[in-house]
Amino acid sequence: MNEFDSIIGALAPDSLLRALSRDQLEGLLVKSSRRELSKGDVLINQGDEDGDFAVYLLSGALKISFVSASGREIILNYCAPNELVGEIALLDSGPRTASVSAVVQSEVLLLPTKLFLETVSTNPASVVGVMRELARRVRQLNLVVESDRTFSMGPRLARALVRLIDRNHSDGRLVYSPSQNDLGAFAGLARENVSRLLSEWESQSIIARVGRSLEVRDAEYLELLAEFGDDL
Amino acid sequence: MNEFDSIIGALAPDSLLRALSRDQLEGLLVKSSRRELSKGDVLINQGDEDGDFAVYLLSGALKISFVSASGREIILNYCAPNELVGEIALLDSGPRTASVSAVVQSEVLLLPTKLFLETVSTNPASVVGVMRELARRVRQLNLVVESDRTFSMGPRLARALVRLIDRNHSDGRLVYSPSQNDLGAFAGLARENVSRLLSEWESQSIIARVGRSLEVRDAEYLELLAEFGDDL
DNA sequence: GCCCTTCTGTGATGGCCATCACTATCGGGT
DNA sequence: ACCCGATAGTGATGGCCATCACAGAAGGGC
Repeated sequence: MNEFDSIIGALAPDSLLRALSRDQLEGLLVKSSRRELSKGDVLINQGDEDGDFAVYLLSGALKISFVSASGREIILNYCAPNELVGEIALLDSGPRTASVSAVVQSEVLLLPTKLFLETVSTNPASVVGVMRELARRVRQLNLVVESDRTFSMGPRLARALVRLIDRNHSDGRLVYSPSQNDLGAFAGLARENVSRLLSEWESQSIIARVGRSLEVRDAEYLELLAEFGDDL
Repeated sequence: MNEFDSIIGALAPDSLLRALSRDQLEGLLVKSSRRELSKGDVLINQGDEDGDFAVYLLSGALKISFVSASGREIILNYCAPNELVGEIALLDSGPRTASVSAVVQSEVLLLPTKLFLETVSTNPASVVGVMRELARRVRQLNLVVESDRTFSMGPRLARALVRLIDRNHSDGRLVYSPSQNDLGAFAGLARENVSRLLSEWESQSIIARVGRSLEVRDAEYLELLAEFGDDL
């Protein structure tokens, strides 16, 4: 029993890191650092030149966002535990193109770029895992472009909510309940309209509000809206 | 001298495939097929279940596009020679999410999924190359989301044109001159407005038209527009 | 050369949604 | 308990741009 057992034991069965051998994993962990984040802590700032680590989320939730040339925030994704983040900058040594911050108390591993790439690239099984993850992200972004271009507000917000549904529970709770502001930055619409839509959906019992957080009551409806857009 | 020498010799110096060893490359090529495409030929159809090959573009130009739920075409990218295409479906065995077609006469290699993945994943150098390529694509899509959400027509079209500038020549020719319809589907605006903007830019000598194809005369202006949007 | 399809130019119209301008409410820190 | 910043509700306004409706031009296949 060594000091990494608790980390390794806590890795999800489908974790990307699980594809590594025990030795590789320990070799990586010994050079990595573990870090606690409080709500709101910023881990990576858009523009940082320190692309020398990737982030593996152990627990909590992260927000990936950037500020566009026009000054508006765009939220690209919310991350759940066992996801890898920030590996884009690993690959082309430019400045970070997005910021990463904790939206709830979180625990992360900071993996050193070079070692991580070396370890992964010499392990065929984990290579495919990482590539799969990147591919998933490309697909997701394709969907965002689709909805931004061709959907009206309702379906766009529906997609955002569906993406936030916590698949670990069957009630409609979200992995994280963002403010209307953040929901807008995630779905691509103005905060005021988020407010209007949520009110409308609440009155139709499609969603509910418990305290300040949302719950999806009629996921099926939102999923239809998210899939087919306005011509539902 | 064997039958693959002509292909291998023609690979660009920075080609992804160059990272493979001679043996690996030949092993891959012997299982691959080469194909000629005429303008308009469709290589992959959105929805196809045959995710069993990736495409490597030897010469010509390809268009990657899909049709949104609302029926409108969205063009994700135009590919230049030595690019890898269609590897997303390799990684998560679902149906193809986009179509690929030739916009000019083209030559492609069809690489069998399984062998390609095996070959690449056992070659650390090429792994990094492929991952880098995926990362580039994620970055590109982030930029598309940014411009779709926060830029007006002008800057959006400017970005599309800048992406089409042929970097192999210093005059402002494009790698491929799409119709206004396609430009619209690429930049995310209506064909009519593409027409209006191009006319305006032509009168300002920012672009020029030779026959049916465009040339960028003031790339710097378009790049500024593309970078800073309306508040230029 | 001639049709017919595809592409292009340009005005008019209207709808969607961002923005502005408030007020109201919440929450958490000391 | 109190304040203050962050969050949320809601109407009014206007601008951007998609859409519609044509007409004209170009191209290419036989």
